Amino acid sequence: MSFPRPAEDEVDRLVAAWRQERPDLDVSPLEVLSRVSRLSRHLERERRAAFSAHDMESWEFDVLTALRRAGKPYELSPGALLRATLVTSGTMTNRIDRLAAAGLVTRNPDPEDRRGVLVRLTAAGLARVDAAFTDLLRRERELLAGLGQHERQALAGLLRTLLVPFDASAENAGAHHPPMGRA
Amino acid sequence: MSFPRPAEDEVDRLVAAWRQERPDLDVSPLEVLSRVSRLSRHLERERRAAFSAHDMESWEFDVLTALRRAGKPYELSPGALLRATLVTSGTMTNRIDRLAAAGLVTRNPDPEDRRGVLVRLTAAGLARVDAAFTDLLRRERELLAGLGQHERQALAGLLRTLLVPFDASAENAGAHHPPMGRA
DNA sequence: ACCTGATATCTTGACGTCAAGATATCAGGG
DNA sequence: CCCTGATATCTTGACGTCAAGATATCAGGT
Repeated sequence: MSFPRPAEDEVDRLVAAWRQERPDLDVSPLEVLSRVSRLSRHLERERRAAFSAHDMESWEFDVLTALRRAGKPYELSPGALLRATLVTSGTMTNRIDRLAAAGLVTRNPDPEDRRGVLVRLTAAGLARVDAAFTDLLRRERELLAGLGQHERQALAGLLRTLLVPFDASAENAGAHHPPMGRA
Repeated sequence: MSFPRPAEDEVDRLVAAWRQERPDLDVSPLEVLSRVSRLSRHLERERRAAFSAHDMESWEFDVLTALRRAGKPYELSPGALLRATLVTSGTMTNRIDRLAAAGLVTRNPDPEDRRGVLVRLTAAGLARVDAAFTDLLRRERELLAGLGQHERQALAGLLRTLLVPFDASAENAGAHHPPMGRA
């Protein structure tokens, strides 16, 4: 009866259950969006596993990479960091405190705005984040091994189409409902 | 110089920054995986917005839909619920407590296993979850409006390819490191 | 009857996040 | 100069989650 067959995932089962219970509803959006949510959870676990080898937590990585990406002198304001990591100001203060205590960043007064602070990556922080990032990329490459080059580009393009409306409206967003940013 | 141009998202900018700072690394995995993570965050916000109209929290919805999907008599064990929602047992106990206090579920002894409990949706819980689910689907449909039928299926298929390895290995997973489940 | 290991749920304590508000500074107008 | 509203960061208290362990029950073997 059944040959190799295209493998099922949990979402196939979940959608089938809904079609049984609510045949009146069109649950097809779940085919895409439920998969995005679930895949994201799996990715978060992979991240944690990759970072534990470097004694690093996910939240530390998120902050340190934002600074690393900024380029020399690897310095950003707390406001820029919270916008880049999608957390609130209270959370970011707490994170900076702990990263500073660990010697991975320093907190310096902004010479041009006395309200402001600039958070700068230390040499130790730079080394840590570069090692972790390299490792993360290696693992992520394996997760994508099931797709060919062409498929990966198609997938990236389709996801971009869904993201553009969000990122466009965040373009002009204020400080407190944080706009966006991730790995 | 520039015509319509294919719109950029934040990930395009993020990847460009990495290529500037670390031209030695292949950061292309981020084109797919960073988009998955970011999109998932946006979806979580949409969920919250959809549910607030029904005085419901995301975590409540996750539990109630698992029961709803199970079909009559809308009854599952706490263990099944934690596997379906990807949280730990302590979290699930807490959630069931609050849902029971709100009158949306009842907790009954399992007649076939005295260690066990069965959580059952009340009539009020059923009505609430059906209303919220209908509303969520409507909103999710809008999020996918940018894609044609054919593109949506392609996207769903590509995501399934990435998910299958995870869901397959979770097939035989134990109880405490929770396996999987979402919306 | 009594072990033994597995299973099912609940309890506890610590932790990270958020929302709201407090404090200090800035820039521009009168 | 001193308002006023905006901006930047920090503080506080409440809340949800997790990890680890406690308790009770089950199924199989002896």
